[in-house]
Amino acid sequence: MLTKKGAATRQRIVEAMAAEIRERGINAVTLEDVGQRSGTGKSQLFHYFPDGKEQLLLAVAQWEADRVIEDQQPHLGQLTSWAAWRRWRDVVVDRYRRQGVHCPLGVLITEVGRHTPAAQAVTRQLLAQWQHEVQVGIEQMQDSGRVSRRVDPRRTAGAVIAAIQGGVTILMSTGSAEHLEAALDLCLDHLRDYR
Amino acid sequence: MLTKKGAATRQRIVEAMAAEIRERGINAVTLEDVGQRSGTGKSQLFHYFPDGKEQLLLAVAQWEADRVIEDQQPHLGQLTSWAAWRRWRDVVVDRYRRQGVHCPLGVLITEVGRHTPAAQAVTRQLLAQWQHEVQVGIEQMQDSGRVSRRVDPRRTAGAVIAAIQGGVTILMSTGSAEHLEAALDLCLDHLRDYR
DNA sequence: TCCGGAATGTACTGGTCGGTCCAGTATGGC
DNA sequence: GCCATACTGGACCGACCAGTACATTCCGGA
Repeated sequence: MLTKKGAATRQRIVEAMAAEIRERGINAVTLEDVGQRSGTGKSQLFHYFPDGKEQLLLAVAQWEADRVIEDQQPHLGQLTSWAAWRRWRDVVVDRYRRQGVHCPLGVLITEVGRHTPAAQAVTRQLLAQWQHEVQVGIEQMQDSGRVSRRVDPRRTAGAVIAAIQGGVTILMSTGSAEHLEAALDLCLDHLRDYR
Repeated sequence: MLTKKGAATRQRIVEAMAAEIRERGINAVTLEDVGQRSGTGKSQLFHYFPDGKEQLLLAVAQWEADRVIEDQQPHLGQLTSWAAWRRWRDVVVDRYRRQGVHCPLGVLITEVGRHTPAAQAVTRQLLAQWQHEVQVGIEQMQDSGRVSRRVDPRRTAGAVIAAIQGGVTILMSTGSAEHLEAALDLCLDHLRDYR
């Protein structure tokens, strides 16, 4: 029902759409563009995504969401020392700075994610998982006595995610990662110093 | 060249477009919708905005940007005591919570603002002004000895703006203001406690 | 080798929407 | 009151694009 070749083509279509959206915005992308970029045509596209653009968009959202988490590993999963937090922070800032305006996370949240309820669910799931990983990191730091017990891990993890999200959104508007760095550093300072 | 009646019609068009965008997203809005809602037609629209949709969009961006700052006044302009910061915080959270998904700021930044370079300039200007107002507030608190001199006012103001921005973006994805509150409160805690 | 389903190419369509045209009406200054 | 100019209505056009139809080619298993 789906040969190896077919699966590869399908994947090429998803990645082509994702790249087009990142580079030119979701509104500007047409199915013809996607066909051209992926070396296919509309007939393949509708062959693999019978419900058309919307279904493809959902696949793109899922693909981008997976990448957001992936890109931060293995650091995000081992936030057990200040050095690890620092490394994670650097990876996040560096990656988003380099990606600049063409940032999967930003595009996902601000463009793809709000398109349909199904895509919204993908972003919600991404945010939840991300926040959870950070929360676990904070709890580990509390267990080893490096972060005050007065910090609410869940709420603070939420604040960290919001800070990154805001920094990235501003990065996409202005091209500068200053806000992202400032916001993330403020969160880490707070974790370190709050008593 | 523009009578009172004409100016009123023009303004009606801008507000109709803004409302439509807030409610249905920028992609879904057609010029016919705007005409219908404003009680006009396309001919008026092109009469007042000869360059069409793009020009209108820019006017909408400017109008929404002005409202973002306006909505926070007079609190934003007088951040001279912790009580004042608290009031400002409450106004921001309450307003955005009520507006939920239909938030001028969110729509401006994530949809309108990235459409064209001109609209980008509007959002940049908004962010700069906003950050500046917060920065002045921090400096005033430093002058009265309520905030540590070790805090960098400009950078911290940037972090605050990013925190709000991220909270709002997440609010638009999930419908919950939790992240906004957590992020903003973390910033204020940090201002209050950092030594 | 043959066959059936999967994979692909091409031409077409139907609807939508930004933008235009032009004719008619209000209005404010003199 | 008159006239220039601002304002308004509505029909129309042309481009663009998601989605369809159908014919053709590829390919793996029996």
